[in-house]
Amino acid sequence: MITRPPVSRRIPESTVRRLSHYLRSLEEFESEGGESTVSSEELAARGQTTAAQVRKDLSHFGSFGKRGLGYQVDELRNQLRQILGVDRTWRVGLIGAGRIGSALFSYPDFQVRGYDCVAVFDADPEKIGRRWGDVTIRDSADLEEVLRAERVELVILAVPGSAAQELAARAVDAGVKGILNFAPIRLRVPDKVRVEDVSLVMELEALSFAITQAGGASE
Amino acid sequence: MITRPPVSRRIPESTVRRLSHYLRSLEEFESEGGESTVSSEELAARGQTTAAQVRKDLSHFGSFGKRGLGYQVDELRNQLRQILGVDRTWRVGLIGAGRIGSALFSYPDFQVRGYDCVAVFDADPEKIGRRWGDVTIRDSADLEEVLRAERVELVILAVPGSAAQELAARAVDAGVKGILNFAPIRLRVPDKVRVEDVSLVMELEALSFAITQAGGASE
DNA sequence: ATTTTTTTGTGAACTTTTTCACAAGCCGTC
DNA sequence: GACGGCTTGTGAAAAAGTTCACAAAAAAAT
Repeated sequence: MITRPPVSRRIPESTVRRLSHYLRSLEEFESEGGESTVSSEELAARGQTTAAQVRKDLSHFGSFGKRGLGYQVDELRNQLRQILGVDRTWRVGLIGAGRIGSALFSYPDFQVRGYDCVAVFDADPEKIGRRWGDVTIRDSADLEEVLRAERVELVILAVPGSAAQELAARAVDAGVKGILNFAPIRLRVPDKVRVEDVSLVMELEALSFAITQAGGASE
Repeated sequence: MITRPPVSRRIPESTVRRLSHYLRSLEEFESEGGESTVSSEELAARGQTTAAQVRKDLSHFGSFGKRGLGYQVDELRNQLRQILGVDRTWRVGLIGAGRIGSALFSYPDFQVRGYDCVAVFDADPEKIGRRWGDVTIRDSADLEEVLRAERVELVILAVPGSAAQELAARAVDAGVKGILNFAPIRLRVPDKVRVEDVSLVMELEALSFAITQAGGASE
């Protein structure tokens, strides 16, 4: 039997990232058409973690397995979708129709995974009015109005750092609940709004640190 | 006086990410032309952390401040560059000249921060031979040869998941030490090679989780 | 029907990371 | 050159996160 989430304590960030991984692994598992059941051991092997960790992570939200058997693949997949909030479609706005914006817009996994880009914005008069697939690029000046009209919940911010803070604040005014930020600055937003930063530079620096360090330590 | 790194223990991943932040903050600080000195308190305020954390992070590598005064901005900036391994130029290869690859290639911070893209690869005959600025797109078939000839140390992998593992393995064969991976799979590489994953889907799921959870908890 | 085998869920032990708190050090002033 | 106001560097304490280890449960075997 599946038990309901016990009580929602604070969940570690790292747990959430692993849950994403487990979901991905389960989907792979399904598409490979293997067993209909999977053990924490097998899930751990795919996810660069341990069986105990898998079980502990899941135990935060309830009890989804059968002792002696493991987890029903499709069932756990559904549970994880629900937990991660991807058992529905999210209405997404893309702010910035430059290089990064355009790359994201056409990112295949994007649509597939329940993120529906219903509005695109840019400040460049050259771009405003152009169509990208089903959506027309709108003027950033109309941001609040359009975000509200389209009932956008999540925005992807793909603009230069100099414009990011102002646009973020305006998106928040328009009722947006989450921001995926590609601008290389720390956004200041109210606590109720969630920001995730994607920082290319930071990732590269983590790489060069690790490499430099490794070289320095061994020699 | 600046003391040297005491001994290199294992440094937490989270510390490294914060060091990147501090470096960014110091650079901002400089370009704003404020005081030539900064306290852990001020640095913390910009970085969403605490003064104690800043000091502890830095203390892993030595002792860079003056009691009663704080840190010399330009000096700490240099130290951080050295620690993060960005006090030099890295020769980078870009594998995949699609949407994401092209967006990354023209990402402004990229060049500026000492990452020099010296080779671009794609498997599409349409693209091979085209020029992007100074570099010519090469055939992925020649990956090892070109990576070696160009003495590439870091690659950015911006190809579909299906091709990623094979290309990663070949890059490793060619002596690459770090991989920034945009493909939505977990790469298997030898321990000596460092991989950083950038997963758009995972970031989006972290967002929808946080939002969903927040709503569910309060009501 | 009992025993064996398997694998979960979870408190307790352990490890890692963060925060606290304060002595030590630096600068300017009297 | 001692005093006072600041701010670092750092052990020690606290908190957070991971791993261990085992009882509980479910299926398979005898």
